[in-house]
Amino acid sequence: MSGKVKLPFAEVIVDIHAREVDRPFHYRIPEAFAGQVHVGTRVIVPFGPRRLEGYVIGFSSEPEPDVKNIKEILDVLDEQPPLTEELVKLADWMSYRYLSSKAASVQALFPAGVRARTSVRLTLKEDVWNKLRKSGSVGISPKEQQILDLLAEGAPVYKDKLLKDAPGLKAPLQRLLRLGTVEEKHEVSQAVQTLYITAVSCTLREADFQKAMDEIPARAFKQKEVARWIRMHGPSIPVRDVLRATHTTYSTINSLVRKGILVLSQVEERRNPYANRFTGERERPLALTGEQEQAYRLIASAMAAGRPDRILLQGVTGSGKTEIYLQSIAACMAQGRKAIVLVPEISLTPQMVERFKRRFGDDVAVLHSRLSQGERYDEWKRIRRGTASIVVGARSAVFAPLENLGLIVIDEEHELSYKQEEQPKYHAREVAWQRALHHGAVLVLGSATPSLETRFMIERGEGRRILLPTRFNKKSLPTVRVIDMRQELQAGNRSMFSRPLHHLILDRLAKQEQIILFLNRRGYSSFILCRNCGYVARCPDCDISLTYHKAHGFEVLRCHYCGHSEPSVSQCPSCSSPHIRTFGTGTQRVEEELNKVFPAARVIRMDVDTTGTKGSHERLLQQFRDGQADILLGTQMIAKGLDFPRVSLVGVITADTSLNLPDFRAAERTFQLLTQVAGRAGRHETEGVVLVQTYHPEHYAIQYAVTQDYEDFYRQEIEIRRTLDNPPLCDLAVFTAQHENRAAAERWVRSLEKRLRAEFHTASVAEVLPACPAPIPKLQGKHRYHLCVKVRDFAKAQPVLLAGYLESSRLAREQGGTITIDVNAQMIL
DNA sequence: GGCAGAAGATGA
DNA sequence: CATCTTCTGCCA
Ligand SMILES: [Zn+2]
Ligand SMILES: [Zn+2]
Repeated sequence: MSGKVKLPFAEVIVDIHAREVDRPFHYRIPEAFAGQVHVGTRVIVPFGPRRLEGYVIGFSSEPEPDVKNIKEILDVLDEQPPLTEELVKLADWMSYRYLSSKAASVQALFPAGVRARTSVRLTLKEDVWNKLRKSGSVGISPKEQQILDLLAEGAPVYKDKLLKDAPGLKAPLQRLLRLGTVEEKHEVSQAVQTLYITAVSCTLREADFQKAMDEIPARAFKQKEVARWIRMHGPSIPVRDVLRATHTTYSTINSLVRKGILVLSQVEERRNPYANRFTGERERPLALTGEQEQAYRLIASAMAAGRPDRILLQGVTGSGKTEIYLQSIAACMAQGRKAIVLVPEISLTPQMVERFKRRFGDDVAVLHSRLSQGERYDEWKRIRRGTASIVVGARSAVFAPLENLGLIVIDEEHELSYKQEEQPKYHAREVAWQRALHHGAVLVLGSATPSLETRFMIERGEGRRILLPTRFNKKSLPTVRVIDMRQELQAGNRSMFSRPLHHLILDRLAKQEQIILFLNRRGYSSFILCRNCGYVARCPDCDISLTYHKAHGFEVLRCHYCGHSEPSVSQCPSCSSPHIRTFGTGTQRVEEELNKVFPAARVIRMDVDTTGTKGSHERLLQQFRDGQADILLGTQMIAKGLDFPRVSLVGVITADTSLNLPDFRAAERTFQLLTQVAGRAGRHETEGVVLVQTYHPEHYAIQYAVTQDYEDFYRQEIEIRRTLDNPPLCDLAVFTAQHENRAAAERWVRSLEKRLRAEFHTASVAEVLPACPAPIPKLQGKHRYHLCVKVRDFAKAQPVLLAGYLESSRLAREQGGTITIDVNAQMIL
């Protein structure tokens, strides 16, 4: 459906995230808006008794046959359609791939705050009311009188709010509306608005201007000066700038306006988060090393070819990836095309932004959550209008409304944060590739520890890989020591700090060097571990660690992929030791222990509790950097970001939490974490030591992380994924049912399981795993059940999954519960 | 998702 | 019967 040929009916998706209305509705395009309605235009449409925001996704010559009484589009919201046809198509693809509603998919394309809210304001029709009152022909009930009195006060009254506060007023209000004494006014508002400021301009012809100047008395020399300055500096200048530049006051401007020399107008103001920064000369490209040059050439030639392509840039932090990105962007711009750079939210620091701004100045638009909504909106508009041709941002920047895209870079592509946790549950990597396919663009994926998905894509020959040298020289690799915690116990040490770690902490404290201690985010579920031999109960079918549950006095171990369960044990099945029990420590406990064992040490703790407020994350890191503490204790979040030159010891309190996450990605996560930690320690002159404490030192994820051998790790891990048929060899779709009533939630997933099983009789399309309780079996009073489906042929399975999903979510909604679906969930909770 | 209108539920 | 509550269908 072309946006050019305008047919009389528009197909509109209304902004309601419900399956029942998740289809286009047809509206007539009134004459007044002819030429203003395109694919991607936001409109206001009547929908039943209310008005809603909607998105135009297409046109048709005729309305749907069985629809009488077709309504008209009431308003067009933006001057330029906010979305391109490509983005509308992309939303459609997301709905297909992630089984999200069309409304949710389209809404995800907009920056936060760009969403029209409609409301109904009630006003008093005084003339009708007065007439009615005088005639005395109709009685007014006390409740009706109450409404009239409220409206007479004059403060704005909104229908939904009034009825929410006092539902009893519904019938009286309806009567008043019928009588005509109260009127409804539909209003449209939006959280973020375009900012306008007052500007002046002088549009007089030269002769008239000279004449006007001559008429100004000599003592009003300031007026003359200001008028001349404005005339010289441009057609329309914000008053604020005039006042600052000419050191004058508003009254001077006013006089000139009164004389007809200047005209005031409202102009759009850009809320620029980086105003007055990076304004100097643009930085020149740095010299490339041989490897960088090779990488750059490959990317540039791929872009020149103009076909969609994928390139994995594999190299550790500090191997010069950013410079390759920068020069690739320059090559992209030289082609007249545009670029997107995605960076994990946590790495999107001012320093990172600066690198791009210094090189490309205002051609760079930045999109991330720390900007105000207004700033983000204005950056987004610059992108849409084509004033900015490079976008740097976090996950959602993948939707930047650029046309003629030539390059998309995803830095740290293995990061979890590229998967959106809310609907639509998209993965930025997949979306980026979808856009690259459309534009014939190049997708560059950068990482030291590529995701199995990306590395496997390379193995299948669907992209190319460039290996950057590990580091400048092997020597600066930090010493990584793995501490066997089983031996600690055997030697009588029951503390959470092994003897070597204890010893090194004391040593660094004495030398006044800094220490970082990592603790994995505490598992949301617990597992049992033998302190003597390291045994962890695993599912015989899925090989993931079994989750410990205690209910009604029974202790069971359960696999939440397939539902396998077995009784818990109090004696190790492997070594018969009684030291087998649940495992898991929080940062708070480690902090207490640190205070007890090293009372002199100053500790900064960083976890969700201490970094809840805005900016606290950066503040704590800065404090540590300034030397206000000896030990930084935190979760994975401190693995990235700032550099700490004075850190000479990094300790991983326990690698086992990560290793035994009840998730088939546990080994991958552990390998990534440990590699990152090792990278953290070895960057500076101070020789870094990394200590990794674990009950499972022989595990391949730990061993290969110590030797920094990604390739060996990949080969072993992909074999396991292949054997167990896990992603990336299939797509894993996870349904989650939630309800206060446990039986109801279980019933839905069971019937969905049955239905899907019947449809997927051949395992070549999909394999349905048994429905079972989720790893978090109860959350906020709701019981949770899971159903996992291993999808081998997505195209064939999609319609079946969708139909099953729609049916069961309808059922769930009827009974006051919910069912969600997550395709390739990154964390299965 | 949310609104109107219908169909029950409660109390005098 | 008035009023409050829950249910059901539908939106172009
Ligand atoms: Zn044991
Ligand atoms: Zn299992």
